[in-house]
Amino acid sequence: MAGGCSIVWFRRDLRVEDNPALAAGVRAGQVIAVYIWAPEEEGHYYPGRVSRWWLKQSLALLDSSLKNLGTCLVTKRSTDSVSSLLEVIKSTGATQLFFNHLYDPLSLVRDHRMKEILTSNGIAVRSFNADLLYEPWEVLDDEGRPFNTFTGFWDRCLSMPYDPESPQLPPKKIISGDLSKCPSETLVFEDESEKGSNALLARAWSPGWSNADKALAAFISGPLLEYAKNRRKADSATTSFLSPHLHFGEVSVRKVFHLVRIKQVLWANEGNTAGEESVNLFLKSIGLREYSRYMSFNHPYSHERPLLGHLKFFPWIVDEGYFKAWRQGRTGYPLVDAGMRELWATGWLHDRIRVVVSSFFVKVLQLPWRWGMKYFWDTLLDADLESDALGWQYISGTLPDGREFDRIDNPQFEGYKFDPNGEYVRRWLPELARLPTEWIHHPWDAPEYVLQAAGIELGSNYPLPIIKMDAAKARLQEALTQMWQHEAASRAILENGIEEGLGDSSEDSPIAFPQDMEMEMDENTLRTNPTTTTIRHYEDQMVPSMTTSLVRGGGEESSSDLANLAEDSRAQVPTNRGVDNTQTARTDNMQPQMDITRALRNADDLTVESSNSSGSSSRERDGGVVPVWSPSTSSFTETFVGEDSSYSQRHPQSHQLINWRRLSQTG
DNA sequence: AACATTTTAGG
DNA sequence: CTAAAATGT
Repeated sequence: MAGGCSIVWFRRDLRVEDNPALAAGVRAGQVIAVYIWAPEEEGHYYPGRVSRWWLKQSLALLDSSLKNLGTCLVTKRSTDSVSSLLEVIKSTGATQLFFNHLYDPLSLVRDHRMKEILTSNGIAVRSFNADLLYEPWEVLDDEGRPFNTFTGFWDRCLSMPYDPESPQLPPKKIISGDLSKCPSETLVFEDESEKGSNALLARAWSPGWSNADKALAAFISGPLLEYAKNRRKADSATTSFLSPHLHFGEVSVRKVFHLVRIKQVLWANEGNTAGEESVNLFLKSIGLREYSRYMSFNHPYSHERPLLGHLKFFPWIVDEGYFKAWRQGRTGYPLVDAGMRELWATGWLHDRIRVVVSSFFVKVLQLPWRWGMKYFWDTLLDADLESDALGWQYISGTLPDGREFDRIDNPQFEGYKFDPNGEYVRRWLPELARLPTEWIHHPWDAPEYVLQAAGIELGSNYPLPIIKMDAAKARLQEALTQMWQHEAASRAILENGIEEGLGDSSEDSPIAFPQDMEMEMDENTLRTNPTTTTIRHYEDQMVPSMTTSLVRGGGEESSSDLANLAEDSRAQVPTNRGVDNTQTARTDNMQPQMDITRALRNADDLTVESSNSSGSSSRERDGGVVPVWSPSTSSFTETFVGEDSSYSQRHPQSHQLINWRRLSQTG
């Protein structure tokens, strides 16, 4: 099918090497490379400042490498990628479009729609896997169902009957299509107020595919060997630093996999077991990235709803003061505060410290996890919706194989584990720099004379603990008790068919958002005890908007606006509800809930956007739209069967993935 | 050296 | 919680 020219639509695959869509375009003849900047499509998840900075650099580098090959990158500013693509097609006379798959819920729906529209316009559309070792629908258990635990998934990935595709070389030359009627538009990725902070980033980071290659090579020949040993230190120096490169697809994960695997074979032959083990651990973290896409594909709501339903009944503490103290690194727990200061200053955090600060956020402060996830999204250089959603769900105990729900980590002990000499804390909390190591992770226990000698006045230049750990533990127990009670009550109500749902209060009273979400590190008066009266909310929390002006004109947002927005985005996204009939046989040995579930699904169906079911080629999974580029064969289960989770043993009835379309919706 | 006890890691 | 590893007797 040679002839007309092809569009290659770049998204998060900003590389020329091992880029199947680009390769296909080159094979087909003339190529027009396009990047469309349409951040409004991302809804809540407008990229943060550092992420946009990275994208800008990366696009510039991609453009220059495309120029070396014979074309350039056409950039378009848009609010609707699909219509922009149509315009590009129209102005260039292209007849084909090639792109690489994405797996976040918004992309799944948009790309599916795009494929339908373009196909109906006579454009040949082909898409490829460029982001994963295996497509999500390739990795299934012996019964042909998707895995619900990471180990199951990853073991299967590593023992697939066929290897991941080998990385392809970049094209030698690209024949450019006619760009005379398709001018680039200037993309603005930063505003004036952001330029100063962004200038600092360039000192530490080098975006772009060629730099990604260098980072990969440097990691493999350097820190990889000691990865196992160093992985528990707070210090980031021994990590691969590949995550932002991988997020934007500047380096192919298949290339990473192959090169690392080669190194492993080498070490194995030398009898270097430490190196072998290091590779296994590093590959595991690559595997988690794969798994995040896998989960996002199979559970398209996982970035906004807990995968285990009982979390719906967790009484989150909605407290601006807590949230602000956490963001500013003023919780009074040195390891947490150091991490939050580093995040703010650099956009980077070691994986271990991410676990510490997010665990503190959920378990100690009991703030709604999606707020924390949103803050990560706004501040992390490697912000990645799928990975971050998986991470926060893991921390929050909402995955079958996540951390136990009642586990609460003590930052003091973790401090001595990950930062035994206090170097990390001293680097990011200069006010504690003179405190001896003995007290560095629990200054509140230090004798007065020690504090004086170190120039510390607790509650003045460094906060007292925002809440004591024993109080936090008691409060968490209490919250969990309440959660199970509400969960049981709700279930009882459902079984009795009574329509006075407890869990439904969210419908009427959404969480009010803090008005002031500024993230500045100001010297506000310290709130060591932000709340005396604890406000709890029984609902699935919503996300506060912190990207004020950029998303929606900077106006104030009433909670109802946000509720509407949430509803809107919900309507666009595949819904995760209902079991299809093929599941009946498998699930009927669980609890006798089938009729109820089915009734709920039917009620849901009434509320589904009709556009979802209009397309003749759309296929249903979970009742949601499946991209046409995936086989529809996967019969999907909505029930987690985590026998390996202690919680599921204690609360087997709570193991259903909840039907999030309002349990007691009056239909 | 064999076994009991404690600590740690765990996706 | 459980399994494995580290430590102690």
